[in-house]
Amino acid sequence: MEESEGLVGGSSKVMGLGDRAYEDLKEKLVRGAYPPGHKITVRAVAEELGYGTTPARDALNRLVAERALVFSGPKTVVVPTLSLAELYEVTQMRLRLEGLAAEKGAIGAGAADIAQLEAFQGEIEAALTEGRYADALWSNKGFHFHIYGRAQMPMLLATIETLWLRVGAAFNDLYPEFAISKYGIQNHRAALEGLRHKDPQEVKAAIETDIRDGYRRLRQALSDRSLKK
Amino acid sequence: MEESEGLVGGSSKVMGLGDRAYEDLKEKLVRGAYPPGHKITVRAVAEELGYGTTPARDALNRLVAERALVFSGPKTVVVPTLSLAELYEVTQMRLRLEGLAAEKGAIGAGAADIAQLEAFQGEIEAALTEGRYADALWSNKGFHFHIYGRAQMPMLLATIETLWLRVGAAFNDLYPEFAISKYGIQNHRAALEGLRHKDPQEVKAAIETDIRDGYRRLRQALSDRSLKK
DNA sequence: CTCCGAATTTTGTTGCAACAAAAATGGAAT
DNA sequence: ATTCCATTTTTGTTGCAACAAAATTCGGAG
Repeated sequence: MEESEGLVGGSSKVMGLGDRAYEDLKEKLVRGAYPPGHKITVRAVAEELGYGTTPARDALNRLVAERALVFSGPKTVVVPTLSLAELYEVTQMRLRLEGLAAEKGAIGAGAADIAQLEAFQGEIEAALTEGRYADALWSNKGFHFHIYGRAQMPMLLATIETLWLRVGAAFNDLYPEFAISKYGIQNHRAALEGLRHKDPQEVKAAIETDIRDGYRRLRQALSDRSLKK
Repeated sequence: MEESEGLVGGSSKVMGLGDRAYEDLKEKLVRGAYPPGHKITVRAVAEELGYGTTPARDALNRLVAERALVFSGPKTVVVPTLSLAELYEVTQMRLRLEGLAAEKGAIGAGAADIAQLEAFQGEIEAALTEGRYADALWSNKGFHFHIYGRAQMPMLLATIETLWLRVGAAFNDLYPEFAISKYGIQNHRAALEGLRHKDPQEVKAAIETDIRDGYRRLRQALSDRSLKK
């Protein structure tokens, strides 16, 4: 009667169409397929992804619950635009939650983890110098979540992911140039140092600085955009 | 997550049946209508609440997404039982998130807020001495969320609420005796002191201590229960 | 009494059509 | 041009039935 999840490893859960539609839509949002303000409808999603209306509706409901999509009217959901206040709020939450995940994830990290993270870091720097911002973003996510994932805290991880999704969906049209920079590279290097010294606090501090740097950049971008419009 | 009533800017949203079913079920869970492990089915919820299967399904999906309900098999959702590890994880998240909310909420709190909080505190102590644990729990929630609500951070508030829901649903059968005690009373008093001194850090510290005390109590209860079974 | 497997019942999912409500449209008046 | 209002179109929601798959039951063997 009692059965729990597998301990670790590939989550080979039988996903219904609704879950697949959710993943598909989420991917599109993160990749910036729709600009902020774009209207998302059940039937459009259904046809676009080739599913029926029910899975599409499930996916929309879930994304709305996570605030990756928002209502702009009683029957209209759109890709959200983050206000300055909302960006601040998400950042404060990220600082606490990702600080926690970084600290716990740093504990017991070994050579294999460091090697993996250095690989991500290499990809980031390469992608950055070649102007492949989308790839840099992807590897950046890989870097952060490799650390967070080590913490073995699934609820924490899921919550952090929704925060990334919120920021990603709202800023994708101007994220690349602002999300990562030389500061980001330096912060990641500091995190790696902390890992090598087996100093979770150092890792935590580096990640928090990384988040703060990104926040400044995003805030700047948001101000510029609101002036232009 | 539009709740009963917001302090400010509460644009009354037209709730569909799905939202109402969600609220109803959530209420039942928090109030401990179902013991941990109890199986929840779409059709049972539909009939019990008097809605069709679609709203019931929506409510279940949402609760599962929030982890207030969990899968125990591919097609079976049950009221969750928190493991020791999960309780620890939730507590760590609560410390960071509620610490943040307490700190921000304490800023600019005035006499009206303190009066309201003292009212809650009075209800808690009265309910506690009279053995009305459910009422004490309710007022306790009122106390905490009055502070958190002042922070004007809706996403943060919604996230904290899901954490309370998780703990509440899993521990309702033994929560009362353990959730609140003389320590809780003292912690709340310390928070009030901090509010009077206009010292957000003091409020934050008091709330964090309150969470830690509750954690110890819950952990103890969990150990006792696993021994008995 | 326990364990295992087949038969039976229960259950989630999905597509769909009808409906009410909201959004888009178009045009008239200022 | 702009605003306002009525018309038309679009859209989310809901209930329902069919279906596949899982959970439960039950019986028999060891």
